[in-house]
Amino acid sequence: MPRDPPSKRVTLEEVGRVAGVSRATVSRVVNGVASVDEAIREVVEQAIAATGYQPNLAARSLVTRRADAIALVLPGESRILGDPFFGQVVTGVTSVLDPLGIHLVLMTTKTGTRDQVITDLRRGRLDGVILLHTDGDYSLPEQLVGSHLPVVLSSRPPRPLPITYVDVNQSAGAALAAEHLARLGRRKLATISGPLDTSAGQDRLAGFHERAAELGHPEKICVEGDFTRESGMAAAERLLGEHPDIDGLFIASDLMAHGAFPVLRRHGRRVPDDIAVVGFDDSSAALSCDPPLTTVRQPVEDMGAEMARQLLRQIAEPDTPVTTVVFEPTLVVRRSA
Amino acid sequence: MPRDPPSKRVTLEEVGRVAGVSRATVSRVVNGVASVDEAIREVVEQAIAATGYQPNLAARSLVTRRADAIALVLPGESRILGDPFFGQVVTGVTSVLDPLGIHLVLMTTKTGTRDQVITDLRRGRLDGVILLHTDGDYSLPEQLVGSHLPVVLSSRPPRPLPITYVDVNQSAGAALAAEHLARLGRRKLATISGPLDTSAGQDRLAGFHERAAELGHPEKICVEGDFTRESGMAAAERLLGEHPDIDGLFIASDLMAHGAFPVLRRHGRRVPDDIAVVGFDDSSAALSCDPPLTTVRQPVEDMGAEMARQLLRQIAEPDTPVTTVVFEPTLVVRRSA
DNA sequence: TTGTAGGCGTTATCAG
DNA sequence: CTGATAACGCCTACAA
Repeated sequence: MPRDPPSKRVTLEEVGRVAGVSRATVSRVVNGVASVDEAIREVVEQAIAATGYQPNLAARSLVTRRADAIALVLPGESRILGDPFFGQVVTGVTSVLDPLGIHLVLMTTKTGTRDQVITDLRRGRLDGVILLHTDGDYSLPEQLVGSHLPVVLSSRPPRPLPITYVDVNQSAGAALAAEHLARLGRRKLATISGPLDTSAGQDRLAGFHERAAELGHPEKICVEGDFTRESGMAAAERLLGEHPDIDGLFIASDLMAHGAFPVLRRHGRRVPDDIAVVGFDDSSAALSCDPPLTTVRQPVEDMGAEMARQLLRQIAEPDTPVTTVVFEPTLVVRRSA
Repeated sequence: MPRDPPSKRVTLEEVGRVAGVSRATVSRVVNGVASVDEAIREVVEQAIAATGYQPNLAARSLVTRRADAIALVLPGESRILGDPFFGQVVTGVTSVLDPLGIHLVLMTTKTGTRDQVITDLRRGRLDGVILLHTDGDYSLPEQLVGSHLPVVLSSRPPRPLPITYVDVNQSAGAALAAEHLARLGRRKLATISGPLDTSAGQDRLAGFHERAAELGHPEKICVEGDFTRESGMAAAERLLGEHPDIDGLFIASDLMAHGAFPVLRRHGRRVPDDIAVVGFDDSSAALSCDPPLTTVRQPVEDMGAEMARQLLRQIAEPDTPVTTVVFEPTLVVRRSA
């Protein structure tokens, strides 16, 4: 077991004493300021090593006015924590935050915590926030932009709002699904949509129906889900009951597809023979479907990284104009369609 | 949209000026110190409201030597983010942290980030850490205890270590599974274990075999998984190949069971008729199994809350003795066994 | 290039 | 019970 290191509570002052220089010079070395004599830098670095000096980040934060921490805010009681989507976002976000030593703070907005986000921002404990999957309630993002606080959304807000967001071209992705099913010669198409109070839910539905209509499938058959596995099961059940003859199905999230598959099987439908299925996300759930799910891929990690970058930019330059970044989805063909 | 609030950058000094008192008194009011004249408190509170004062937490942190932030550390590249287990832990942890205004920082220990945890602790940016599911490598916890830094583990370390941890009685839980399968009159029992380099994996395996043997099932049939859904699929495949006649199966995590079910079905086994299955965790995955999974429940949210409490105690009283808290599991009977 | 010194906003110790 | 005043540890002009 490693020994207790000697680190008591070393300050710049003490390191300076050891190195025979002022604390200002030590500070410059610590922060990598160029204008430091090479020989002196050498000596100071040795003193730093010898003393086990660690800068006190609170003190630094007090003068730099930076917390070097941002929050990832999840809506409500957040079942999203169990969604593979979440993990990918985190991976993407941390890939840009980690090298900069910026903390990622996890927060949820269950009642009584929503204001906490703004409070922490004002108290200088948080430099900015990434809002994930905000459902119906947009009061928080509105308040944030109203106060000129750095914020990035993970998808387009349902109603226009002067706010920076990163999204995938949802309708284009859904169109890919429609095209694929049509190309396969399927006759009767249907969809299990996401929650229609979210832009992702709306756009995937609209994009699918629109392109399907253009390709000669004007009929709009749809059951609404909420992106969870459970809702996928329920929706599939209902869909087969009401429209037993569908042979092409677009399910607006892999997780819902994962829930739907066993239901299809129980109803005697073989995938893809009797019914071709296309999902959305290309999350890990797609691979654990049986058969593996053909799905619309959104580059979630890249999107997460981009959200982080956009946020850091806003923090660095508060008057940066509102930006929207839209990634293009691709179709990943596997065995389900 | 809410207006820009007047908050410029109000300090204790300015609030004091408005209220006609010193900043010291304002500070006392802010921190709820009892010895403040009621009338004065009143005036000060009005001044606080009028000015929109928000305490600067960096300044406070500088003098209190508290970051009011702890980290939740995940091992490696962490597929665990997609595990329902993780979400429950977070819910439990935040339930005690949120009311105290303590931040939960998410960190992973991919190479190059492991030292970051200790560095942040030493730099006063983190008050303590909760280590989740540390796999094989225990160098971090060892270093942490070696440096007397506040830390709590989410399960018993494989090798003894003077460290506080919270766990469920793993072997007792596995024993519950064995008893249930035996009571059902199953003749040939088997198990899909967790990774055997973790104490959870080891204990569930040992607990199962031990109790099974006591109940007249001395045969030890086991395939090792790693708690992921994918590994559950692979393990089930192998198990059926090598031992086609098993009729009672204990799977050491719900997620693996969820992966195994489709495999069992594909091999023509009906659950529970041909083969009874018991899982472990009682996570959301148990309910999305078909049929719903009989499983060993561990109170993960409670455990998460307890980890947070233990950590806070260590932070408040650094010389608090090492503690271990063990929760008792229960069997949740559904339809799979 | 280096050192001096002021200030960041709080908390905490003492007198009063 | 209240008010000065001294830290807390760092960054950053400014001067040398």
